[in-house]
Amino acid sequence: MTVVTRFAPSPTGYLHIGGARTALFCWLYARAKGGKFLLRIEDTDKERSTQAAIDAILDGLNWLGLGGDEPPVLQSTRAARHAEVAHELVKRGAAYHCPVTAEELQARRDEAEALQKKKAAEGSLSASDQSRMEDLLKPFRSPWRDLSKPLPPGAPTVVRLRMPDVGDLVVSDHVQGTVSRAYADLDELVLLRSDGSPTYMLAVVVDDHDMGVTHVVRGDDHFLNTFRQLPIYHGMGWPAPEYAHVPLIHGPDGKKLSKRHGATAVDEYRDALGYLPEAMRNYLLRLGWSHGDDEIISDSQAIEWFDLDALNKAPARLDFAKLDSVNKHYIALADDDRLFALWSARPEARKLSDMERGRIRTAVPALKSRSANLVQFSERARFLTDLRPIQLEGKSAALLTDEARSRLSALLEALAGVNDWAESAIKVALTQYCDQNGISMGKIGPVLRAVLTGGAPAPDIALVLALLGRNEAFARMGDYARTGG
RNA sequence: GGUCCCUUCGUCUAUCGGUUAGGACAUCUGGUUUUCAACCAGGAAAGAGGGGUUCGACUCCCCUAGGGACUGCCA
Repeated sequence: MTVVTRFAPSPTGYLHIGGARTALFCWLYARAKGGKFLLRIEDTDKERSTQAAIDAILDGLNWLGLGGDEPPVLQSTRAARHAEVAHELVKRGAAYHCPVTAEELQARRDEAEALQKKKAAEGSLSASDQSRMEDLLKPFRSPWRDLSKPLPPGAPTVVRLRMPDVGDLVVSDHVQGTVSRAYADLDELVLLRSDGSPTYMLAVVVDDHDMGVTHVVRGDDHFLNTFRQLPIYHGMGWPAPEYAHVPLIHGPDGKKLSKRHGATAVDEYRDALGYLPEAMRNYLLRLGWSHGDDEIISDSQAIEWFDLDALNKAPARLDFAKLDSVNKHYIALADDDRLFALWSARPEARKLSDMERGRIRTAVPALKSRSANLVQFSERARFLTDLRPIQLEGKSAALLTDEARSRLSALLEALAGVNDWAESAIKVALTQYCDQNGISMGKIGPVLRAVLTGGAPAPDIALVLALLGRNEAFARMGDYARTGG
């Protein structure tokens, strides 16, 4: 049997980082088993679904390299099929027409809640109220479920799933393990609304079945839904898929990840934070999954090693420091041209002139091993684009004594003799100067660095001179050298 | 309220009854040094609490505490 997994977001917003991880697991499992990874947009809620959200989600998935193997299925286009199945379920006796309205059900819940509040306020309830409340709190069973009662003529009805009263439903989940629940604890849910439209519970099952999904990998907020959906498979005589409910991602404080934690949408990880997709995959993979002591895991290793059963049950917290360190590894590994292209697309890069960008392009090999993300890359590149005269702050300013200014003049002369303006030749010239004057690099390094970079982070001083170019380097030194010396 | 799930260093995790409880990130100390970083050496750091089962529990069972999910004609 070919493994088929699917990622099925509802297009009501952006692609959440937790969803991205779920998608990664689906994708990896399909790849690991030589199966297919499919996408389905659950847009049955017309009020909340937008094309912009669909685009954003697909864009996020593509950035992460998690595109589907087939074009995405739009759930909204399949309503007729969903209804067909609902009616088949009625025919087979697994569901029934029910005239109970949403308002009546809501009234039931309201009454139960009111009694609960009363109990909380007064400490206890009268015997009749207590039993009334317990009754109301029980899973809903419609009076029309056994078909003995005639339907009121002309009243709108929904198609409702018939839930068994006795027995347990057992689910063997790849992540959650074997969990059982009594049928008696399950509501009889609506399958087809009174307007004939399908509900989520029905639609997922029908679509998963029709798409040939063999493994449902989803957030564990859906775990209990499995018990509601399985009876639909049973009712239709369909084989149920295998399940893996993966825990949600939490914020650094251990609470469910929300906007106040900062980045929740994957495009923020790309745009605002400057992470690489391969680093995201590696980091997300390690959040809740492990393979011994391995930390840096390539895509091919991940595909070879990944297994649903090795996923942890407990939710993991996001740790940006760790993400940074993983990302740093992949930045150092990245191809120079690609890295430069990624960086060039950033707003801070677009503001620069061609000449400045050119300087940075040359510096990519030196810069990339020093940056945890593209934001930091920009920061590390700043010394190449700061405008003259370089602002000396704090310690840098204190270094600029009269003696230092004379040194700069002398160095200017010494470096003037360097014909081939490259790191190695510059290094030789600097060393020679130190030798001839009987001083160590410690005498000139800090001063040079100060006037060249203003104290901004920068690589080796000879490399800095080289990257700046002869003219810019001399100009920056000249700004602070003793005049007339 | 009910049902279900979770709990090892600050964080991600290893351990699948017998280990000095290991690794990574972060952190601290020292070294190197022309800044930052990198690098090298070293350190501190964990089984939520309480009961069992067992010759022996992080590991199995129960209880408590804390956290979470579900309880819609939303998905």
